[in-house]
Amino acid sequence: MKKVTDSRAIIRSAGLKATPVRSSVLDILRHTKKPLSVADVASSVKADVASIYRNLNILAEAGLIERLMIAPDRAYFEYVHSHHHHLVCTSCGKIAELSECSVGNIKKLKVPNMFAQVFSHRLEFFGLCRVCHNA
Amino acid sequence: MKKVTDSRAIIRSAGLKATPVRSSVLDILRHTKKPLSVADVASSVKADVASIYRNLNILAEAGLIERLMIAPDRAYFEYVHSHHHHLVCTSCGKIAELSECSVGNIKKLKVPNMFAQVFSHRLEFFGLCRVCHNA
DNA sequence: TTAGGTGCAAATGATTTGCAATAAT
DNA sequence: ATTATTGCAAATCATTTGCACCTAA
Repeated sequence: MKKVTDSRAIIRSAGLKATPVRSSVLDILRHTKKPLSVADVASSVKADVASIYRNLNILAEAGLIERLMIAPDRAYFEYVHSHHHHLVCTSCGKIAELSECSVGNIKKLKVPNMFAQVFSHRLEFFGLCRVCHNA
Repeated sequence: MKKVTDSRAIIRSAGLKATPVRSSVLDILRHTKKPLSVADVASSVKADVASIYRNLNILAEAGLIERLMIAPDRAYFEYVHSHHHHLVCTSCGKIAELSECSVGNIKKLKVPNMFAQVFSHRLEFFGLCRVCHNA
């Protein structure tokens, strides 16, 4: 199952060097299309963890992946493929993707005077998965 | 400016002991009504930082305050006074409170099968404040 | 009294950084 | 050739924990 576009090409299009670690990191995230913790990525990308961190930050900076703040103690990253939100189990951390975005038109937002622009939003729902609910 | 209801009473109503550190922590958050980092709280509450952390967790557990995940590297807590969301400056971290909640009726949400219930959501907007925008 | 809280110091765990060697363009 | 990346180890930083002492109810 080869991707239509190679991760290396995507990386170069972003003006970055296509190194093996960086390509692998983007590959995993592109194939999974789910939020992965750094440990998740590291378990798939046999490479120095420091290097994985560096690449995750660079890829996020470039806008190819997004850093989520859904867990209080660790970072999650996800390949940017479509605008959507998540439903997180507060007990076990399981994450489900929600296809629809229920946030109304961002232009209707009453932006406080102290702000000049708003360019994104993050919406996360919290609840309990069936497993934790029956435990 | 005395609060209508004392923090100590609120704490006791939640079935917790009203200790000085705990009361002070809740006081600061109640008076500020803004998201504060642990360092912010600590600078106002002269007490052992470990104790402050313990109390923030206990108060959040009791539902009196809420732990926000708006910064990737540190926790922010806010007194639970009304349902609202935030607008965060991605450059300097400045936070503005948004009075309205633009999230549609949570009951319309298509909950994935693997989940049993959804009880909350968190919505954060990101942008640039005027100061950072003009820098 | 007694369960629970506090301070202090040490431990933990995620993330970052300095540096010399190595690879991408 | 140049400039960025990698691996390794050490450093950082936020947060947690063990323990002896103290306090709210």
